[in-house]
Amino acid sequence: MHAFRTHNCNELRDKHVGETVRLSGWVHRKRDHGGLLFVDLRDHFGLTQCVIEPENEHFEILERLRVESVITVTGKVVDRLADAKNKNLPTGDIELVISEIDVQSRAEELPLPVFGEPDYPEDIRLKYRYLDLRRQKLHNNIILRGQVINSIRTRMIEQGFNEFQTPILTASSPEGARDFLVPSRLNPGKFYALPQAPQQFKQLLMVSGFDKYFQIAPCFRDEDARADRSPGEFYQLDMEMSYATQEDIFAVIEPVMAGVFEEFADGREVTPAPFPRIPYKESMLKYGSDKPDLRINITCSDVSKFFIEDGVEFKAFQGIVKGGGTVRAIPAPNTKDKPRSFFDKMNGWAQREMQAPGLGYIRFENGENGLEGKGPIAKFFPADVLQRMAAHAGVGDGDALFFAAGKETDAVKLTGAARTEVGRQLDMIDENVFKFCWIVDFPMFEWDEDNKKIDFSHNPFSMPQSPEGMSGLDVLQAADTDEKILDILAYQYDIVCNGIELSSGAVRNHRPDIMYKAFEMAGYDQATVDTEFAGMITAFKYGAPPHGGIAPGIDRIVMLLAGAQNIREVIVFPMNGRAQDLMMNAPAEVPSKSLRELHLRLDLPKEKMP
RNA sequence: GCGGGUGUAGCUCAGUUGGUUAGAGCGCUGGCCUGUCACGCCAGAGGCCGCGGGUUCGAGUCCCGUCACUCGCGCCA
Repeated sequence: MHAFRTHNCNELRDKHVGETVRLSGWVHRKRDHGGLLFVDLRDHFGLTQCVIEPENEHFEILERLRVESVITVTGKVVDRLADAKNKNLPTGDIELVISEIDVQSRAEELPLPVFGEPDYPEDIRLKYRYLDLRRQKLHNNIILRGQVINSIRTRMIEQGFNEFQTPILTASSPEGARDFLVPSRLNPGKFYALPQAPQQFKQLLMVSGFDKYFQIAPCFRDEDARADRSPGEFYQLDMEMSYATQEDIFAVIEPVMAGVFEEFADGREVTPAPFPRIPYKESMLKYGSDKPDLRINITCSDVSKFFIEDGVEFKAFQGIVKGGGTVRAIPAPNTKDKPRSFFDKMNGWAQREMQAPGLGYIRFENGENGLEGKGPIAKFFPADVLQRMAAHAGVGDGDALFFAAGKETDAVKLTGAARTEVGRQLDMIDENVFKFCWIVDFPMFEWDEDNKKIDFSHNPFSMPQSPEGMSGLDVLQAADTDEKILDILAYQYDIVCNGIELSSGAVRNHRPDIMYKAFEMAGYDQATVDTEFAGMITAFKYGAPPHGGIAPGIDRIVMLLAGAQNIREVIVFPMNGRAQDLMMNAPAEVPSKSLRELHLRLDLPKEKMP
């Protein structure tokens, strides 16, 4: 007989009755009747009830043993009496009568229970992650993650993509997020950077003629955490293909995404491919965001013009509009029966959470003279303006409008957040739906307010959009004012699902002349491009195929499929919000010898006085 | 760096208007129990009420500061 087990804990059935078997696992739960002791034995596969009688010489050992100890039991499988069967357990028809016990590992009292699934403090869960991972929900999430990656890999290979591994120790990339740096012992004063993404490598693989690349790629960015953003590291389905237009890339990735989501949706509805395409500008206007949650059936609009009409006396917003600002309207449908406190709470939310001046609102109801406005600011509007504004915003009897006003960027941000908040408050979000869309036509450049200059808006590797018969270079050269430059669109796109940005991608700029021109427009001279992107720009001078790609975030995909509210729920060993691994104690101080070898000396901030 | 929330037993939580010795469930320790499957019953141990300061005759409760966790903003090609 095998030293540890003949079966797993989810295997024994009626047909095994009479057999002598051996099981190993954790003591999940004990029920001690004094004259009879039940033990639920648990392993990765499931639970089996074992029973021992006091006559057995091992009875007392088991009676004293704490839950989560690991034991090996040997005994006979017996049929349970009819009224003692447990229909909730796959192995519930039988039980194992213990004759022999081997205690493999005694457990001390646990810092957090494994049995049950309530919420525990995250720091304890993270410190004792291996205990948390024994719990069913987290355990299943991690298994799901493996299955999703396997499915993605199969789907990519079926479409002719080849999998590659690219370097982890590489060069810093000047654009984008903060790098993680690794000092070089052999090259004093020089540092590797961990890749923020294998961006340049995958493009170089296209130049190398591999045609179709993919990788489940680790990416490293030294940025602060969010609920859907793990600090430090995450994984992408990184892909790139040669001779591909934007539509070709969509046609490859849509069936992968739709396919994976359908495979693991478990009854939830998935947007069928092709996904709706929403231009960036339209998305910002209608949803106040470039990652709209389309489960919320609310469309916002610009109502600035109504606030400066004759007869409108609402000075606060008037001033904003006349000063170049914007007013956006967020409909709150069917709020006729909502108490005033609902509107006050929304206003409080905007002030507290968004640090906004507030959210004005008007409620609309049918009266004697048609649609009438109610609420604190309605009286500042002539009736016909209100009616036209309601029509413009798409609201009617029983609906309300919230207003987000301010500088356009601020108003848009508040609009997006308010739209989501209204959706939440009005219970408009269906948790059993995955709503996908593409956001397309991102601007190539944006105005960098901090440095008062034009900069790349997304990434510097994208091809500017050009009409038939013109090249990207023609388009760049034709833009001779800041306004025209900011109007240039790129072949850049994001996939969004339920308000979460799953990925962004682009058709790349593979031509050195267009590359130099684009960087020049963002204020970088040719020499900068030649040093910062040395490998890639040189490579493009020796024959580069047109190419493009995308990189959906694995962690976020699994998070959505697992129904998790937090990305740490789908990562085996995550760090906390301050980028610390509480289980492994990372980051940690190092011996001064290690620092000397690396030619490093610490210059730490002064500790705060208590 | 900034803003919101939370912090009471190993864990989940209650704790009234500031007023006696801070409670419950789970877990833990001991005892009882032969059909449980969240087993049950009895008893017990376990508290720097995150930390520091203040107000007060008196603070878990009010005020100020601070720390930790978390959500968001900044940041995230």
